[in-house]
Amino acid sequence: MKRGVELIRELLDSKRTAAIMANCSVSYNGRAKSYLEKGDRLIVIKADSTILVHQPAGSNPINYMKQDTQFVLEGNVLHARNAKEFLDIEFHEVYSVLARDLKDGHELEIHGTERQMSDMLYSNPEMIEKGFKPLSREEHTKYGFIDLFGYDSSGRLAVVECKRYSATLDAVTQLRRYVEKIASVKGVSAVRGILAAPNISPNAKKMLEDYGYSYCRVEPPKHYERHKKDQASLDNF
Amino acid sequence: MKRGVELIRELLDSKRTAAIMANCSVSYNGRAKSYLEKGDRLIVIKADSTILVHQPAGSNPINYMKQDTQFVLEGNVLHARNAKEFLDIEFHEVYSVLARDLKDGHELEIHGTERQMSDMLYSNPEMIEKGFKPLSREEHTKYGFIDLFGYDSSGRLAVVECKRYSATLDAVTQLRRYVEKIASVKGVSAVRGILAAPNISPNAKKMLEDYGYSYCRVEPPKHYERHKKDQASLDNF
DNA sequence: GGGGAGAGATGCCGC
DNA sequence: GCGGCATTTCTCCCC
Repeated sequence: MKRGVELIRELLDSKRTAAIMANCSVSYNGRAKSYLEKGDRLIVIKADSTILVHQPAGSNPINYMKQDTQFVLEGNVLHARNAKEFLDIEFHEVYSVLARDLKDGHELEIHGTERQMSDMLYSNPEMIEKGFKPLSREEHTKYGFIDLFGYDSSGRLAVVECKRYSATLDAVTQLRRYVEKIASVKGVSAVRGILAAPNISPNAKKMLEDYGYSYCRVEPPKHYERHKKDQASLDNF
Repeated sequence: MKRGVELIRELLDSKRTAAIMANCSVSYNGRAKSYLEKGDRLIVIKADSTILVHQPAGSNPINYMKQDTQFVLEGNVLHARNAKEFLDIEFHEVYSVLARDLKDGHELEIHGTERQMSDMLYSNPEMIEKGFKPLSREEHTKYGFIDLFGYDSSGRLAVVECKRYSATLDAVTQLRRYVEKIASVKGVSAVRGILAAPNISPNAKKMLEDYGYSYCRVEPPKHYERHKKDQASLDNF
């Protein structure tokens, strides 16, 4: 036990990424307050002083503190603190400690986001409706910011809200806010609302129709080229 | 290298929680699509087949798959798949592998949630307004569900929406939906809207006033007894 | 299983 | 710094 805690003390001073398996109890006080009874967990401490407590099941850490955390090891207890939060881990048994200086200079490339979806619609307005003429993207207003807006084939102003997954009630109220804002700012009463998403919930559909808005089925874009290349290289194995 | 990949093969068959430090590249295809170039990472594989890829900085995993994932190790590449998603990790060098059967039977106790906030207001309605009479909590409607509703001191129906942190534009539109729904269902035109939160953004405040709704400053409840007890026991060190 | 909404949400970008 | 909003959001609750 003494040895295990000493290993933790050593890694806290080094700028390394560490994985600790230990039996511990955890208490947190900050934005909320929580307590976790004694059990086996995996604790990750990163070079940027991020700390994560993982149980043996589940994808999310059960407790955590983000970067800019100060650590103090007092007896068997590791105190992690930042400006407004406190996390205390009491170690009952330390099973193993793994630490290494990890080097990583790359960021994730990601495709299929809502932003890319509005880009796609801006470049391919016929996906919304035949004759649709986009005016602008990412328009900022006091009541929120608008994904896409423009004129439909009959020359009516239209606000388009994109969702990369199923559209919910919130998406409809969001759209409504934008439509009303545009109507008020432009002094036009008949502004159209269009919700573009691969799917829409029944209640959201009903609410959309109640307001006289339209639904437009659109899949978010994905770029498969990279994956194809990967697959080719993987085939070599 | 061969040895490192073999260690990974062994742990995949065991029901253990593992931490792997390795140089690898990662590609994902599923709800979105992503690629991560070669670099050092910490990979966590849990007994429930959750897999997480962590970079040496940042609190969130850069890639992940949740439980019910199937693993196939093919040469240097670990393929993780579930019904709709694919995650491939190509190992360039495996630095270390740590695996253990972790036992944990406890769940997190948490305090200070929005639910506990509406409980508090239901039990202490004077925190909303003098003479407020709560009628029900967590009322389900087609347009969403209402935190709390009741009568104010003058007998007018009122919908209360709670937020544990700062109230945003979304909170106001949510409240508006509920007020309009209650007004329509009960056939009453003058339903009040009350937003209860420790804070409110200026734009949300303005929108709230535009609709004639009220803001009520309330702090979410926290229970400090447990922490005090912990502190007492920690003082023994 | 899907819909609706909270979360210690987190993270990003813009003002 | 706050505000507004997307997220491979995740999670829970309830139909």
